[in-house]
Order: sequence, then structure tokens, then C-alpha cells
Amino acid sequence: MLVFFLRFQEVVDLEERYNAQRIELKWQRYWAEKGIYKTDLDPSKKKFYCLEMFPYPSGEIHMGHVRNYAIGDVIARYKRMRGYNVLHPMGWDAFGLPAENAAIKHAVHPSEWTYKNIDYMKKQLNRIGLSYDWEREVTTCNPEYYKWNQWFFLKMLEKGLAYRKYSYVNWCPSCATVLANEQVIDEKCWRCDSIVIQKKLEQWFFKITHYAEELLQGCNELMGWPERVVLMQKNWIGKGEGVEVYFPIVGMDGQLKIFTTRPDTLFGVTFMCIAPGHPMSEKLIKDIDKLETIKAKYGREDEKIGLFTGYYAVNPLNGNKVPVYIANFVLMEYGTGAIMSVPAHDQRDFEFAKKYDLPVKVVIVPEHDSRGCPPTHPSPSRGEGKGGGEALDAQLTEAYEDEGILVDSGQFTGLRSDIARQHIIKFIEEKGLGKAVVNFKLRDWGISRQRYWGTPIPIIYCDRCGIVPVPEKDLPVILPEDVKITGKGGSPLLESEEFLKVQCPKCGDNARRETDTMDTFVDSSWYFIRYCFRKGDIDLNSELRTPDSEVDYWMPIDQYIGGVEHAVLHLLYSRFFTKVIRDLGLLNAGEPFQNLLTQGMVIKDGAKMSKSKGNVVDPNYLIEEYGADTSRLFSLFAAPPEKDLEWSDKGVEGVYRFLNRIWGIVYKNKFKIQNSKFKINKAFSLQSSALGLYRKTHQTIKRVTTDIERQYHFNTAIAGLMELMNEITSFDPKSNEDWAIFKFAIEKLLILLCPFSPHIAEELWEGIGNEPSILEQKWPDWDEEAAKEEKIELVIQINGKLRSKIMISPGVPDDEIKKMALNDQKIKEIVGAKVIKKVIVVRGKLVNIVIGE
RNA sequence: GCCGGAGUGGCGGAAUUGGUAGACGCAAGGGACUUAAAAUCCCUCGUUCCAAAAGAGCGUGCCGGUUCAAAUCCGGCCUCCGGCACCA
Repeated sequence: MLVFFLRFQEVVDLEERYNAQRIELKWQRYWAEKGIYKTDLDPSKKKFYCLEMFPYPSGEIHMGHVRNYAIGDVIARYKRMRGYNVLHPMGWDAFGLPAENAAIKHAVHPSEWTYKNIDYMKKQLNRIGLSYDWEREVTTCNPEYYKWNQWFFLKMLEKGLAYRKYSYVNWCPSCATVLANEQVIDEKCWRCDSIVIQKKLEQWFFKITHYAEELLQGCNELMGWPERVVLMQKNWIGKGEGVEVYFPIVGMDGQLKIFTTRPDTLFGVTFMCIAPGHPMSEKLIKDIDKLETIKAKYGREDEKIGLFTGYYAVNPLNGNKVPVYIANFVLMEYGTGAIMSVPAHDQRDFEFAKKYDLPVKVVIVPEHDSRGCPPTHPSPSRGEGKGGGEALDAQLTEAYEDEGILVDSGQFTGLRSDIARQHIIKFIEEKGLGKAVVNFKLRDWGISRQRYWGTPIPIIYCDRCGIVPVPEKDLPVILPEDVKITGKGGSPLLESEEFLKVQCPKCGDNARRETDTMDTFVDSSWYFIRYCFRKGDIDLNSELRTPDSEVDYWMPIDQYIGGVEHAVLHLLYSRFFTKVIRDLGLLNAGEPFQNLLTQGMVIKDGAKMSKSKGNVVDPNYLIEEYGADTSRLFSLFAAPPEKDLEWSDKGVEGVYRFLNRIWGIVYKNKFKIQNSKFKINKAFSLQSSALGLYRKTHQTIKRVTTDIERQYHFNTAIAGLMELMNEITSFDPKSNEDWAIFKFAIEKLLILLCPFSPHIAEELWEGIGNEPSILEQKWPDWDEEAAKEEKIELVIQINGKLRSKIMISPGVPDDEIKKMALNDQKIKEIVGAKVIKKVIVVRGKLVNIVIGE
């Protein structure tokens, strides 16, 4: 009796009430002790690298994180149950400005602040029950990590992919640092919203433009990415194919080099414009003050201003002399910094021409005018500048920017734009008047930041030797701890004598270190490679000589999950780094992310959750109140992952109720389930209700599996679980067979629930007498035969309108179905004496009877 | 302005290739249990006509088209969201 009692106690320790706190902590401890999420290289298994964007350790996890990581965790757990060797790591994007702000505000060192946050947030992540292999944890502010940032920098320097130049840079006065183009949003700082100004500084750059073409071509391989993200990348890279044309300047040596994508409009040039920062501008303009007024409004979109230089350029195609202007809207950074202006066919030039009363000359007319007639071709005999276009010139109220037929264009007159372009480019190249070129909007990536809390750039400045890279053996260049962070004037590193003073590695003389640190996007551009190694020191140098290393086992990432806000920034930089790393010989893959899932925002009261709007939901509160399983389940159920998720307190209660119902029914029937030893085989005669549940279980396995496989539609998968639960609730088992079916349904429900809400699944799995862990269960297969309905509902339509429904067995032949439909009592009444024109039978679905009046 | 995406009940959302529109959940209404409430369980729940039921009509942003059949395909609009924006 005693023996029985002990056994009894051991197996059945389910409490009557679902206590999320208790069981979640219990299983989290169990998983940690067992090291169940540790991953090792295993060439016998198919690998799956599942990665969520790592967080900035701001202090606490918010709902956006919960959603992001819940999505990733379901995928990782699902793939693990499907037998994949899953790599699912987590880390910290730990460098960045908030740590410095905290240092100023609270007089705490950025390092201390950051590590404290990491500590706390790690506890929070574990409390959510996420299946990370923490042995691979990456913390980017750790010298063991950023040493390799510096190593990459040196390698890129060697290959000419890192360089230093003076340039106008985006400067955020509030952050007192430089920003990359991608980090400027609506002329404001991406981080603090201050208006960004232009400042001339000497900076370090990564030559991302070297890979512009490959990054663009690679876009076509990103089959597993959302189309819009690929498109955003393509637009950002912005390839423009065109031609450079040289315009001689009258009374001066040298030529004005312009870039255009519309050489078909070359005969319509009536003036030229150059950027105020163009090297030519100071030669052409003697009045420096006037030039400065243009410079002051450089790049401003509200008005176009220009200044006539007094010089004329010669159109190499027709010999026309046209005036040369300095104009604020011409960008130095794109093309050659100089343009030919064709006001008739470019809206910007048109506006400028109207303002400064410059001539407009039409050289393209629509292929068919508004009445659909072909255009009247001007006779070439009428001569240059007096062609048929002239009458149109005065009428124009805006530029005609479309393609069409060339008029007034010398030997090219009468050709279509696209044909004319080819001919003109060929002509220009043959005569040496210019050449075909490709331009990209993508600029090189400026990585210097005048901040403290970042990776020191491993460079030394020596008066004698100039710019000297820190020798590899001296890496890492450690960020000094004893600095004062005031937030005022320049980098705090300038104040650290100890850091600043160094001996030149070449000549041994006194020299000084670079005080700028790297943009933190450098850190996140390769962290996914670092995860491929187990914890501890890594040596990428030795990896260079290891073909088919761990990196090649794991890379590329099979599924990457994060917010769309990184569509260009982080994702583009990471693609660039991956190509650099590949070319260093460290990696075979050329693209880092096979599949990308961009999850939507978490919304409350119609707006993104933010402290300033006061609409944040604290995950801590949620977990205390309902537990991690409910929190996870809600964020997966309320919307498909790629869509925004509208927060709903009531919705949370809904899924909590669902888990409670599962708990309740398992608790109530635990002995019956435990004691059910009956084996299900197809032969035994089931009551129809038991058969119904058996069928529903197989249907649910199928549904949940396909919903997960099909674009991770967790919301409908969970709806499927709820349906199965509803069916279990209404099933009333009586016989041994019934209980076997009941047990079968419950066990499958728990296994299917496990990736979504793992704690409750574990507890109930154990509670019905199974060995932990449910995580080690195989994902179930469904039996297509068992999932099939024995009767299906056949819809009968008349003229496309639903008129009747009958139950039929599947597999009834079409003409039989047709007969049954026509014999249906209701159908007979409606059809009456009317003529049946046609009957369409859709197998297993419906019959549509088309009748006349 | 250009390029994307989306418009479905009171709400979040479902409908895999054109084939029963509204799965699942929330809210609401009614009922059971209870001295009562909470919790739980059961029923109803797009809309109009009808006292109600039966039944019929209408209904996936708007207008038109293709088709036996359209939330789904095509054309034209409207609205909202996102990205880019003097890139020559």
C-alpha cells in the first residue's frame, strides 16, 4: 500500500489550479540544469540556424522583444522537434549612446550600466522560457568581441576597403557625432530626432560601394525575403546607368564633366549647373561672398537658387553655347557634381529656367499626342533651334519627362528615345566626347563616431610615419575605463592621456591614437558569425586556414527575424560584411540571411508603444499576472507575425482561458489518461464520436504543421489547437477505446502546443504519466486516411447562389453527384419547369446549376 | 511626386489553387449553477424585410469588366500605412 502511495505521489503531482508561476519556474530550472538547449556541431543532422535580432541592453525587455523572441522560439522549437540540429543563440548589442547618456545623468560608468542591464534582461528572457544556447552569448562591448571588429578593420584597410577622407558629413549637434546617410531620417537624427547639419570632417569609411553591383545582384537571390525589403534595398543602392559627357568651357582650359541618364535629351540643353562645392566653382566665380550664399542653401529643398558664372560651355553634340550656373540643388555626391540642364524634359531644370528666364527647348515629343495621332515630324531642313518643337516650347507649363520621339536633334531626329540613347552613347564614345558609366546612390559607409562607448579604431598617428595601423598582435586596443564622460565637446577619449599617448609601431617615436570609435552597426554586421563558435576566445586568423569550418556548417542563417526598421541599415551592412568575410576566405556563403521575417510592431490605442505616449505594457506585469506561456501565446495568436499586433487586455484573458481549459480537462481526467493502456489500431470499432475526435486530432496535426510551414501562420495554427480543444471538451468517453482516443488527442494537443507554450505542455505531459521532456518528443505525423471526413457537405448552387446542402460520401463520381443534386427536393422546387443550361460539378465541393428564366 | 503594402462583422482576424464569406478569439445579449457575485458551463450573434420562425434580399473601400462562379483575376478611382524623395 505504501509502495503504491509513493508511486502515486511521484506521478501525479498536478495541482487543481493552473499555477503558471510555479510550473514555469520549475521547468525553466529543469531545462537549464539539463542543458537542453546546448547545441553542438553534428554533421549527421540537417542544421537549422534560427536567429532573432539581438537587443540593445537598454534596461528592460519590452513587448516588441517578447513578440520577436516568441516568434523565433516557436520556429527553433518546432525545427528541433522535426529533428534538425538547431542553432538558436542570443546576445547583446551592447555599445551605444544611451550608456553614455546614463553615465552623464546618473554618474555610473557605461560599462557598469550596460552589464547590469544585460544581467537583468537575461533574467527576463529566461523567464519567458526562450530556448537559447547561452554558451554562445555575444556581448559586443567585451574586448574579446570588439577585438575582431578591429581585426576586420585592419583587414579591410589592407584590402583598400577602409580609407580616410575629408568630407561633408551629417552631424548631429545633440549627439555630437557623425551619422551615416542611412541614419538620417527626414533630415533628423535617427536616434534623438535633432536636426542634422553638414560639417566638414576627416573620417574613416568602409568602401561598401565596392560591392554595390554585387549587393544589387544579390537582391535577386533573396527569395526568402519579403519583397518590399528587397525593393527598399534595391532603391537604396540605386543603380543609374547613363553617360558622362564632356562640355568644353569657352575661354578656359578644362572641361565640365556631367552625368546624365537621358542622353536622348542632349540637344535640349539650354544651360549647365554645377554644385557649389564643385572644384570648378571657385575657378569660375570670383565673388566668393556670392558663392557662399549658394553654399549656405546647398541641398535645401524649399528653393532653387543659382548664380551665373559668366562662362559658357559648348554642347559637344551641336556646338551650342550655353551659360554655366552654380546651383544649390546640384549635389556634389552624386554623378560628377555637374549637370546639363534640359528644362523641357526635367522638372527641376524647368523650374530653374522659369526663375532665371532661361530658354526652354523641346526635343522629345510624345509618340502619340493626346488625340492619338502620330506627332508631326519637324523637317530637318528648317535648321537647328527653329524646328517644330519651338511652337511647343512656349506652351509648356511643366517638363515633359516621359520618353517619346526626338525632334530638333540633328542626325538623331525621328528616333525613339530608347533607340536614340543607344545611338547617341555610341556616337559620344566613338568621338571621345564622353563614356558610358554606372552610378549608384549608395555612398561609402562612414564609420567614425566621436563617442566613447564604442570600438576604438585601431590606428595610430605619427608625425613622421603618418597613419599607422595598430599591428595585429597588439589587438585589442582596449577602451580605457577611467574617463570622464561629460557630454560636452569632443570624444572623452581625447582626455585620456594614457590612451592617447602611444609609441609609433614603425619608428618608436611618440605618437597618438585615433580617438574616434566605430559606428555600432559594425558590431551587428557580423555577430551572427561569432555565434557559430562556442564560448571562449576565438581566433579568426586560424579560421582563415580552415576550410569547411564550424562557420560553414552553420552559415547561412536559415531564418532571421526582426523589425522592418532595419530594412536598409543593419541588413545592408550585414550583407556587405558577409561578402568581405567571404572574400577574406572565412566563409563560403555570400549572403547571410536565407529567409527573413520582418515582424510587425506592437500597437496599443492605435500607436506604437512608447514611453512618451504612455501606452506601454510591461512584460513583467504580464508574466506575473498570467505567466510566460500566456504572454507568448497571445503575441502569436492575435495577428500573423508580419502584421502589426494590436494589444488587447481582453485578448490576453482569452488565451489564458484557453490554457486554463486545457489544464482543467487534463487535471480532471488525469487518472483515466494515465491508466489508459489501450492501443489504438485502425481495426477496432469506434463509436462515431470517438472516431470524430480521432479524425479531428489528425486534422489538427495536419493543420498546425502546414500553418507553421506556410509562412509561419501561428495565429491560425493556434486557432486549430483551440478547435481541437473544443472537440475534446464535448467528447464524453465511456469505453476503454474512448479513453484511448481521449488520451491520444490530449497527448497530441500537448505536443503541438509545446513550441508555443512549452511550460504548461511539459507539466501536463508529466502529469499524465509521461517522462519529461516533451521537448524531446518527435513532431507527430498525420495519417491522411484518418484525417479524411467520411461524409462531406455538398453545396448546391443555382446560378451561383447557395440553394441547398446535402451530405455525400467522398469519391462519389461526378455524374452521380449531378443526379443527387438535381433530385434534391429543394432544388427541384426552384428549378421547376425552367431550362437547365449547364451543370458544373466541383469534386468534393459544390454543384452549380445554371438555369434559364 | 515616385515605389511598395493594405482596406472583410462592434473589434483582432480566417478563407492554401477563383468554388459554402466571417474559422478561432474578444466584446455583446440570453440562460444554467450560486443566497449573491466572480469563475465556469450552455445558447445566440454580418445586415435588411418579417411580431417571430421559415424564407428571401443585400453584403469583403467605391465604380465597371471577365467567369457558370470573384474577398480572390483585369481596368479605373478613393482612403490609410510604410519606404524613398532635388540622385540629373
